[in-house]
Amino acid sequence: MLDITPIHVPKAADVLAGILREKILDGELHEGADLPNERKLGAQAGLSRASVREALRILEGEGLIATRLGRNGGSAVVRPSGATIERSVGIFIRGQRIRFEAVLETRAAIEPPSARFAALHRTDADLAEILKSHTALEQASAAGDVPAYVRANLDWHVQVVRASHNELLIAFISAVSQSVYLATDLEGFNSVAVRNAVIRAHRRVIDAIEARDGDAAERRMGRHVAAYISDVRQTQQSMSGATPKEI
Amino acid sequence: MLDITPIHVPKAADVLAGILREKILDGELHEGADLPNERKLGAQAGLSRASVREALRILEGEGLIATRLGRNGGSAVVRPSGATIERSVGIFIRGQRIRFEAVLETRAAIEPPSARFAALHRTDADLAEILKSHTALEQASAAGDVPAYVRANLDWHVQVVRASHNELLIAFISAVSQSVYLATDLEGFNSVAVRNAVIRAHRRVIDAIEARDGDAAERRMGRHVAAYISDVRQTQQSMSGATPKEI
DNA sequence: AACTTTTAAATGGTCTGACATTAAGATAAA
DNA sequence: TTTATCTTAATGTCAGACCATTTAAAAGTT
Repeated sequence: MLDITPIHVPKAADVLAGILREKILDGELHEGADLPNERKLGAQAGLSRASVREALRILEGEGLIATRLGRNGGSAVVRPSGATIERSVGIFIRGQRIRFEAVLETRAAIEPPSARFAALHRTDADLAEILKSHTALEQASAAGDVPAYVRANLDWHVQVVRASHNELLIAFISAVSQSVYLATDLEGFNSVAVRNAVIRAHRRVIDAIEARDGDAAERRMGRHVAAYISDVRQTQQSMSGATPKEI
Repeated sequence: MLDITPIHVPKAADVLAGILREKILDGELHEGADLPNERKLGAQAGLSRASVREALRILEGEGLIATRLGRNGGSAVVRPSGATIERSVGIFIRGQRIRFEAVLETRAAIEPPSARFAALHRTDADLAEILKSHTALEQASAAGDVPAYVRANLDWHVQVVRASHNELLIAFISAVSQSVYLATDLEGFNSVAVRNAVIRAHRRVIDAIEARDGDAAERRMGRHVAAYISDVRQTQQSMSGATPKEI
């Protein structure tokens, strides 16, 4: 008796997508390069247009190509952006019903070291962006515009990580912050007292980044996110019996 | 003159995918639920089978459904796993040509806090798994089997984070480690001296996790990954003029 | 010549219908 | 009861047509 493991029959579209993916990631198809149109691609590969389209749709989902309609349309190679990571992380969090605590924990883990890198690697332009976000945060808070405040808060955190010049950390923080943002529009949270405390904490982190003091930046950001978690926890408890936080 | 913003014409498949995605993420379609077959879905939505298939392919790419061939086949809802994140992160790193340094930096940022959580949240079963990975690492090192050693090393780090019981951190570390693993099969790296130092460092981290000492676990893991980075850097420099590390 | 309008071509988007392939169930044979 | 064969329900693939959109080229206008 032949003892062969069950063979996996790959689909035509997967094979084509794999070939094109490698060509793109290896740089053989550089950014901006146009792929042949669907009919030509099908003729070259010996596949139907349907299979070709399926392959292109896979690559599009992976953020490797973008397809335009009309004359001079077609598929062109694009640089995969952090948006793809954000999408998959968002789906993961919602789909797996990740505890909100775990999301906050993750952010608390990543942000302090990111603040350190920001302090070490920042440019003056980075600092200016952070200060701009900070001003927006102060104004939104003073105006009592909570939605704008929450958005500015999210933006500030992303700007800080952006100053680290570590693209991977930026993508992670953006992805996680998105979910935190969607979930912290809690009633009762974001009181005036909390908002003022946040602004003071941000100010201290900014000072450390400005002084290029990595240790202080990491320490202060660590305290800030820890306080944030404890605030959220407290608000949730005070809303006794409130619906458990679904993200 | 009418001043209307350019309208966005969504594709049929995107709309259907969006509807199904929400149903899945909202729990209306629970895990394991079978979707209608492609023809029925098309009839219900008033779309052709081609468009339905495109929508299903999108959801499959997002890790929300799995499609099986044959009788009793069809698409069923699945829990999105970390694999989707790993894939998008891998593509991001390769596609954006992220510096290897940045990848290591990211790992160095995430792992120490993860080790802390592992120390705080671990079960005895978690500890047993970590120890098993440690034993495998020792044996592979003693046998001089470098590929097996590298694999066991990767596995150990993942096991530690797994003990944190934070699914998001697990997914991030898995994704990043994958890339680190692919890139650290360097010639000359992983010498006997380096391997022994790694084993000793792991041992110290394990002791802290066993003692549920979060501070120590974080500190020791931090030292370990920092040493790892400096080792990699040194090896790269000693291989003067070697090809710049493409991941 | 410069500008505007019209036309036509190129390309992706969608539909229809057919056949191929796969895997589970149903049936028949040993 | 076990094994082999047939049937069937589903996806996978193909071929061809037509629609919708965009833009380049052609034609027309000032």
